[in-house]
Amino acid sequence: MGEGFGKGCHLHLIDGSAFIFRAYHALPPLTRKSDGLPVGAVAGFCNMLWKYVTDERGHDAPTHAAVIFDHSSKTFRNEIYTAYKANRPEPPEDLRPQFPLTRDATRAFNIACIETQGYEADDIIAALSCKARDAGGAVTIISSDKDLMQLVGDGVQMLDPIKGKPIDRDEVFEKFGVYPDRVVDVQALAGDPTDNVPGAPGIGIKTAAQLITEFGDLESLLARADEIKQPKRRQTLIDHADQIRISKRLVELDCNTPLDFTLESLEVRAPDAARLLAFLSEMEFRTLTARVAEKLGAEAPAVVSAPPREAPAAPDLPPIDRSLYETITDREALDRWIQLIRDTGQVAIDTETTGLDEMQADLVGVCLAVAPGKACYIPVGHVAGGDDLFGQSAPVAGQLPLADVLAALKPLLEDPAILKIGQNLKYDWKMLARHGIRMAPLADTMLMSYALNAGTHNHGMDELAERYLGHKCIPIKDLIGTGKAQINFGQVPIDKAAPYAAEDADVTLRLFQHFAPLLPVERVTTVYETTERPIVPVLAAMEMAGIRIDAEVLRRMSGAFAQKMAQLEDEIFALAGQRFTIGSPKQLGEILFDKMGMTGGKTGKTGAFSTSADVLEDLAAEGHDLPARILDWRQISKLKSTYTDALPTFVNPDTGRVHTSYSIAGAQTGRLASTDPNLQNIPVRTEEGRRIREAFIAAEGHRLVSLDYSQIELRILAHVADIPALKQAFREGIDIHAMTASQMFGVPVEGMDPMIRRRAKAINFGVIYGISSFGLSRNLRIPRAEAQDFIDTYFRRFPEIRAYMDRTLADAKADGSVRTLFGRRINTPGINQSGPAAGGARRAAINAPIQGAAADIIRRAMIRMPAAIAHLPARMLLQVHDELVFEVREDAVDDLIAIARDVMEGAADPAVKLSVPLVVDAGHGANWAEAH
DNA sequence: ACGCTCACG
DNA sequence: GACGTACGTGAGCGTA
Repeated sequence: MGEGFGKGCHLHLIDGSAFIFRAYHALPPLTRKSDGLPVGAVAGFCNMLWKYVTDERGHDAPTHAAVIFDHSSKTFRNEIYTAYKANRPEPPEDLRPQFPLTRDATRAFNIACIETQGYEADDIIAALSCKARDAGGAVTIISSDKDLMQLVGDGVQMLDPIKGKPIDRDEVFEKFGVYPDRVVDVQALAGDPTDNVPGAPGIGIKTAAQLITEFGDLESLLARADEIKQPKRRQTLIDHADQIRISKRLVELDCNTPLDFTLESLEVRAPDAARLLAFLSEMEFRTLTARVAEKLGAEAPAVVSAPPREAPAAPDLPPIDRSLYETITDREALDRWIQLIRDTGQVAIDTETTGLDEMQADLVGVCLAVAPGKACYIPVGHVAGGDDLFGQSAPVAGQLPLADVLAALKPLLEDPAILKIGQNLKYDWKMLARHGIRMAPLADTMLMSYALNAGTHNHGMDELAERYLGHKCIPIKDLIGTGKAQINFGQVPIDKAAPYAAEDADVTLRLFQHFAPLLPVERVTTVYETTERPIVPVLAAMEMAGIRIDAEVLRRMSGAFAQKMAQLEDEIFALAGQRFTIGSPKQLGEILFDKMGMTGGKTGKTGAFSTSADVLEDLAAEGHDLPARILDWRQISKLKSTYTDALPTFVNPDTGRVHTSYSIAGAQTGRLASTDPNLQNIPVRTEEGRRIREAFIAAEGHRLVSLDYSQIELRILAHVADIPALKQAFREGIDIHAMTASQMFGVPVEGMDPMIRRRAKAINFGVIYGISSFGLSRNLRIPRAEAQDFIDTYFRRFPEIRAYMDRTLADAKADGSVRTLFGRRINTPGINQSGPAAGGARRAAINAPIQGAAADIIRRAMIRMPAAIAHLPARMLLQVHDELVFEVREDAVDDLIAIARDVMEGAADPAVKLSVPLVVDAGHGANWAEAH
């Protein structure tokens, strides 16, 4: 102990984590105005610190002070007892990005800020208290946490920060029935459900205190447990002696926690006005900034949004060396790796499987990486090279059994203190979920790249490795081949598979280290944390649930379609005067335009005739029969090949349901995309197509419920472009297209001509897409000049839209990106091009913030949905951009609709306060057609 | 592998 | 004055 601390000194220890949670729950969910970053907890935290700093304490003022935080990683207690704090819920999504900011705040107040990896704040507080007390000083712990009460006495006191009331020995006795030196014994017996400390079953604080008082201390009690009179209680203590001792080690605070600083370094310092004000204004806390400025006699800086900061320099990494990877074939090595991961607190993981369909593929191996270059491969499902004559293949010797490996990894993969890093983790999450492992918490490099680079490039691992690590991964084709000769990964020899597989984990870890520091610099942390990362388990659950289809109905429809097509083919060949391949646009074009001499233009690039639907429709309108028949044939052909033929092949034999897969980082705008099969483009617009939806059915005793946002993109436009007429119409629930027509053409909404309304509707949609007279004229089949007149009128009536478009384009040109209301960034690399390509880039830039905000809103709803409906016999099955489909037990339909509607209509809150209401329509039925 | 066409929001 | 165009997706088919 140095001489700077001793008698007469007074150390204040502030429980930072308790401050954060109290601030978070006490305040409404505030966000920073410039970018929507949640800062409510930071604001409360700062107010509490300011109050603390300015409190008049007279002679009792501290000479030394520190704020102590929990470090978000596993602690030594998890080694004693893996389930310690395991039932702690994840912190709320809008709180997570605020943790680092509270550290910044503490430093800005010029108060020492302390956290140590592997230790809880309580241990650091204990060690500091012991040291200060032993040096002869006084200690005040500013917290009301009962776990700290064991420290009270001998010059250490606690202070409840809310009530401002001291907690002394007598208060502790009142709470625990014993004095501080026996509090640990009582806690060990009583356990603590919030921290998952087991204790002795059936024994609470009262009984525990009584036993400890009677026997003196815990060890005496356990040694003489047979003397306890009550038989049940006696047996409990004898049976659970070990569990009680473990509980004691969990609740006992460690006075010997290593401290990498001295007490002297905690000396109270006056706040540095400039630094503190800079922080508060960066957070955009106007009131507090002004208050602090007044008190410190400084000038308050203007509160403006933070300037972009410099990206941190990338550290030099050892190059990728595949010969360093380890192949794990024995238990000792596996245990060594598990320990290594526990020591590190995070691991990159990748699973290797026999196929791309994670609902059916089998596990072949697991790869792990803990540091760049330090990766391993655990083979579990490799089989002998070629199949034998009977198509059988034998497992390769020397692999650990799959069940053993998964049993060993499960506690690690489910440990809330260990971060699992992956590339497209949804795949691995589902793979492991099929073996009963629910991996959490997750970090996904694909999604980090998406938050940073959407619009710039795709986010597959090979591409990311090449761009950001300068490394070319082994192509999978080198191992499994292509085409007919392709084998599955399980048939690849282990010595060839291991370097490939381990490399994936190594690359993933390196990508994580590359992307993680960039998220705050590029100001996409909030998007990543609130709309990307948490959606992974939600989508995984939806995909695994799947949806039931009636394959028999679809097969019957296919048969009917086949008959109809045969009939149409006869008519088409008769009209054409020859047989040809109807599905070939080339042959069809030649027949229509060369042979039969119909008028139609050639298209650009290939110089081929266009035979698209609108061309054929024009020809049909001129009275030609053949194009009309072709259109009929095409429609039926499409329905048959893409839907009624294909969907039954996607029924999973194990579940009897169809499981789509959502790509999270596929679309540029934040939308999801559905593949294998695509369930986001099931027909609905035509009567015949809609019948396909009748084959999507609810399970026995259930209903399908569909909820969809009404006009969400137009509502977002009304809000972001700040168009009073539009906003008012939405608030009053007026038919928005009729209102537009009324404003444009000066006719009343009542008794509106449907044709006029249709035109207004087309213009409303056109605006969202980046309108052009050409596009509108084609859509409405009116002359281009007339379309241009409509557009001019529209912009005159709603001048705010033009202003919004100009603003958006200026931003895109200046930043190379646009942002949604929620901070999602969509890069617009083509925006400064010249020539024809520029038009497309401009329209995409105008559309992206609108489509993207709608995507953000439904993502937010989906992320909140599982918890909101957990108590109902209901599951979320599908997302179709502005629609969510649920499967609900019949008796819970009304409850589900009420709750899901609330979640969806409130999904923008609290990040964005929309100036228009969100409205959700709902329906239900035995099948999707009825529900819609 | 690529373009055309068409299903959806 | 002429380019070319409505925004965002995925799947099946024919053709190279």
